[in-house]
Amino acid sequence: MTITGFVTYRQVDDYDVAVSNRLRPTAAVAVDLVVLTIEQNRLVVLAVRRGVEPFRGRRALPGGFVLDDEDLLQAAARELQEETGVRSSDVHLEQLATYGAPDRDPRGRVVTTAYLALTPTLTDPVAGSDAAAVELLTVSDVLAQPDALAFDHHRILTDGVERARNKLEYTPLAAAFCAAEFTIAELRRVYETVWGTTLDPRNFHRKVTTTPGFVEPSGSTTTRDGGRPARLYVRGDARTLHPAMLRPRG
Amino acid sequence: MTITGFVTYRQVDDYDVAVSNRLRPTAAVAVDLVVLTIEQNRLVVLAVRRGVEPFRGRRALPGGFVLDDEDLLQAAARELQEETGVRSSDVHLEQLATYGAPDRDPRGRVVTTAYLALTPTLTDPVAGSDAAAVELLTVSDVLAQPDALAFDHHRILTDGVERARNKLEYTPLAAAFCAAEFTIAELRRVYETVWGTTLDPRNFHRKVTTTPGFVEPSGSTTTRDGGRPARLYVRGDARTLHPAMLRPRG
DNA sequence: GGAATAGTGTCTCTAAGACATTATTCT
DNA sequence: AGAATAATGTCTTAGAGACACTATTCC
Repeated sequence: MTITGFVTYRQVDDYDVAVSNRLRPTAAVAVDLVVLTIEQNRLVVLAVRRGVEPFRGRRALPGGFVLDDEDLLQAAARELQEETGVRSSDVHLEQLATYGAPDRDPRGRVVTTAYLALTPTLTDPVAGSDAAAVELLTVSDVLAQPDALAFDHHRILTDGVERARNKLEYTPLAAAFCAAEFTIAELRRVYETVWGTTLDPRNFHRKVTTTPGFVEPSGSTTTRDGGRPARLYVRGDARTLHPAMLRPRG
Repeated sequence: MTITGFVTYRQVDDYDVAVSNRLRPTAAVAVDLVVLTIEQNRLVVLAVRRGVEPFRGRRALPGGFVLDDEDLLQAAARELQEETGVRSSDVHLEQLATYGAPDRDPRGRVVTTAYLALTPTLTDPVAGSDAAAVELLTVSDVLAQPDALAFDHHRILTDGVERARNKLEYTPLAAAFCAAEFTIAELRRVYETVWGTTLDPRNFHRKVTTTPGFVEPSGSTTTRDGGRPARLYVRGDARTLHPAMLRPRG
């Protein structure tokens, strides 16, 4: 067999292709979800209890196998809806990374693409499916226990949280954790919760309201947080922030 | 069949697992490489000519199937070495994204994880393997022709270039395009080439030399660019820039 | 009035933008 | 000397940090 002109796909040899014109599947393809939300000023992640081996009884990120006619994002959106009842139109959903170590699943080769979902506080977590098995765990607790989650899900969660923290700096994505209408102080508490810092209210207010497209006033106000009525805002149309929201260092 | 307690992996049913304790493979797993470098003040991408169907004769990103005992990054590093002769220790190599549309390869389901590689100007592109099939293409030319590349490689390249452009803002990664020792002006031309802008030499010099860990003086100088000898620098140990290098907008 | 929360004024300080100037090599 | 390139000086300006202050509700 010559390899000349056979650069792109080395492992499959000419014979395979010539005879069947199909490729031999070698892995199962899955999606896993890092669903982050904020609950009582804590960053929490959605987890399920595994009912089968391997890792039976252990917590894991929700996920599942990709169907034959599905794209990866579709599969992630479907799993998200099945696990949480949240429609993907109401959340921010983006691809995070793909994990494919040969031994990451003892049942055989599974390549999983993780998606990061950021959602407002879930009113009724998990209307659908297996409600009893779904939990919201405080992220800092889970990260402190490397074996709390099945498979390589601790690493996936670590990567997801880091992505979320970074994205708050240069995108208006913090608003994805808020309801459709929110106050500046609520938005600030998102930053403070995800970053684990405190931010100066005056400077934050100035930054948010003067950055074009970050938020738009909705016209109404609320007193749900007590005190003086706060103006309500909705998400703006900007996709990135220039300059970025600076995260306190040191 | 009950789905209670069977949350994580829905598609495989209990029977499959019980009988074989293995998962049924459903896809072939590949890696593709977006290898970017700079050649004569142009951002160029490494491409190969396909020698087999589908897309025989079309250009494509280099890549190949993941071996049974390989992790994804390993496979990417191996393919990189095979296609370019570059050892992965000499380049920046990071996971870009994964593409898994059901029909992206007519031979069957192929899920491919793309990696982004940034390398200094290749002295002898492709010492190994199939040198005749390897080309360096100007990125702007390729991006202007949506059908120049096979499969969904135009999208992958688009995503890779965008990632590279963004990373120059908040990381010291521009130095990955330079040789081990480089001048400030050479580094500036990397930014100008990748971003397609011009930068003020004074302000750039100040930014680079005052940001801790961005670059370190090597002690020597060069006149390879003519004129007054320029000080040479090596990469520093910073992994992010604070504040970011601002990309001119508008 | 007092507590609680929202929102503003404003001075300081850091760093980026603009652009002029000096320095060191080569032919 | 003149061209080419590297490096620096410095004034202006945008925006972040610090923190005091006022505003509007509830009880």
